[in-house]
Amino acid sequence: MTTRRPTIRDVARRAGVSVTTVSHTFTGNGTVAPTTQQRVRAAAHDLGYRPDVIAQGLRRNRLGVIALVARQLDALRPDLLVDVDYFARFAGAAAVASLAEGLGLMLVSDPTGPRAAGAALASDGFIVTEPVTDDPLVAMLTSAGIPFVTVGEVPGVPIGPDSPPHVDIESGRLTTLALDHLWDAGARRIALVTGTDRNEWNLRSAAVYQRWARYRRITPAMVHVPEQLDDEGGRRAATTLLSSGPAPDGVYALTSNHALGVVAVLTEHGLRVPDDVLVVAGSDAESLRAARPTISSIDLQPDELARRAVEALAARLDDRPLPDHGDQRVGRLVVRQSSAPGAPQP
Amino acid sequence: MTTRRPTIRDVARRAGVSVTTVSHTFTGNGTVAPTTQQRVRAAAHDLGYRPDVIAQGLRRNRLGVIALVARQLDALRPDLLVDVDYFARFAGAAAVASLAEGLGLMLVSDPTGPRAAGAALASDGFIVTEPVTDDPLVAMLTSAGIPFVTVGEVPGVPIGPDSPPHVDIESGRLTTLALDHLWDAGARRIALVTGTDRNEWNLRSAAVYQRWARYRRITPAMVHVPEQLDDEGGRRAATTLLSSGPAPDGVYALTSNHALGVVAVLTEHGLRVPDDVLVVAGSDAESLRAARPTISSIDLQPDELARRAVEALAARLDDRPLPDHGDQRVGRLVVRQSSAPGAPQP
DNA sequence: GTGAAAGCGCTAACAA
DNA sequence: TTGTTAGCGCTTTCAC
Repeated sequence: MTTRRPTIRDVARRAGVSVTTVSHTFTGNGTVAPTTQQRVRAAAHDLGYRPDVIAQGLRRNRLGVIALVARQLDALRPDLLVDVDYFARFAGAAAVASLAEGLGLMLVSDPTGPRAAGAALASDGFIVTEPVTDDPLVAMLTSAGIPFVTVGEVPGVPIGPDSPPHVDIESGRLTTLALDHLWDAGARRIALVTGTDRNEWNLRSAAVYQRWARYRRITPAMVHVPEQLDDEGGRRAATTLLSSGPAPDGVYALTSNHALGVVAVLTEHGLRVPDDVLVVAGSDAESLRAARPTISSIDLQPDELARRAVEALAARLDDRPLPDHGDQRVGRLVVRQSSAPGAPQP
Repeated sequence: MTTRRPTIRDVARRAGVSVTTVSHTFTGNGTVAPTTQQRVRAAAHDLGYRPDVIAQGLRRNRLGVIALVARQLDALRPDLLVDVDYFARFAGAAAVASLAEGLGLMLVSDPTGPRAAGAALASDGFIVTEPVTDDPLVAMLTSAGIPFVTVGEVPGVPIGPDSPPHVDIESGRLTTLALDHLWDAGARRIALVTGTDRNEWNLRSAAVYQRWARYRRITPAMVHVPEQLDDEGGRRAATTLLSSGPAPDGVYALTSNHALGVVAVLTEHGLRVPDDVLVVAGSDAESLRAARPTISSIDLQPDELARRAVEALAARLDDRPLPDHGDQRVGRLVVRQSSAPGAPQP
């Protein structure tokens, strides 16, 4: 009993009006007498009519869907999803923000990849998280003239009037914030653990760290481990640090799971956190709150980043000016036990 | 310089063929001579032609997009996203699985809600996580004849040949698994902490618990707290339990954050976990691994659930028979320190 | 093996 | 205020 779903024409016929009138009453365009509207709505209701979003999309050349390109999905190993908290908070907030803009949110992996779903291209615009150096997706979107917004700058592209619009993740300020915090808490041999993806977060943090180390006159110690290794990556990084020089008394690890691994290895080597070594993670997660000691972090506030990204993209789609966040800073330091040596331990 | 994007007609003209031929070479329908195909593809490449997914969607009456209705999004407070790990793993895996089926995955909140984005209805089908008693969305989808799959049964709907197709979350087996585990580890005053959403997980667990308690001849102690309260909910639950009878020596808390709150309060009251009280969480999360003691859990394996849901929905969309998972069980017990009294503590 | 033509359901000139 | 009509870009009979 699969009866064809009613079209605008069925409604028009039943209401005794033209399709234009039906269209107008639903889109709000043109002018339709209130009484006519009533009749149309009644007819639509009787028939169970819902405008066909796809047909509208074809006609308006706009579907009302934006795509979120999450690089984490490209691993195609969901059980290895890196930084679940960041991903979940970002995706969740993006979905909610899209909703508020009347847009749907599609979750896609890199559409330039081999397994791209054709439907990905149906989106009106793209949000690209963590663009990397020479990002092929950014190149594709640019050349195809498809609107997009990146979260974080595209590394290697000088900021200019026509560099891709992006949401500022403030990696420079936040790196300094974390390092200064470690310094102020007394650390003097501060090491940095980054991931290996060539995105702004990793690259800028490393650069700022180098500069900061020179300024503070400390010897930089830096280790890069793949994000996907999770705790194990942190363990390796810590092992490397311990075996290749004087033990650090402060570690800034950009990924939350790396930080967990670092703390584990430090502890196993008899170093107490925070008494002997201070640790800060560069990304917040529930697991950092649950760990003992609890681990300090930079909370990137993915919710806010996502909101801004969606708003910026929606504005672009409507040719509205981009919202200006002025000096509304995003990202903050969350001090927990791992970097507060004086504080009472439970 | 916004030059109109090339259409199938442009390609046809440039290749000196009809639009039919172009369509055929791209869809694989009909038969096109290899040499002609070459010419068509060359022309398409030169022009930078990509088939318009929306136009295809209109024509085929199928967009290639499915929607994931995550109830967690309905709170519209992404910072309060409950069970981030479950959400992230499910959404991530669903996106990946969709990709493998050539489908896009749209993240939407309940489209029957007031703020529904019209685009949500563009989807070919729906995955509804955690349907609740008298679910309005299920009702809407059913009456509209839109294909959907639920994750977990719709409570209150007797299983029958035409009850909505669902992915089995095995709440009955898993509840028994957790309770038996606590029992085997020596607990005799085992309490249950559930959420308040009226979904299968909460309802079935409670029912099975009651039955199990009768069978084991123990006095049931059950507390229900809203999922959204997170740790605080767990704290309240534990406080209630401690103040309303003999202290439990085993707690099964369905939500990971509730479990964390429970452990915190128990500890504050001088009860040692696992020595005095065993604790198991009904949902796995990174934070449970990071906590001290580490907390045992039922890992629902959202990745697998998501994969099955997507496959089932895709099969339905193609009128293929539903995949049968036989006795391939999903969901498992992860034993950690909180329920292993003998094990060495770090 | 290839092409002409009729729509899919809707919107937006334009006409009345 | 309402109606007629020409498409949006594509797929798909059905001829040739």
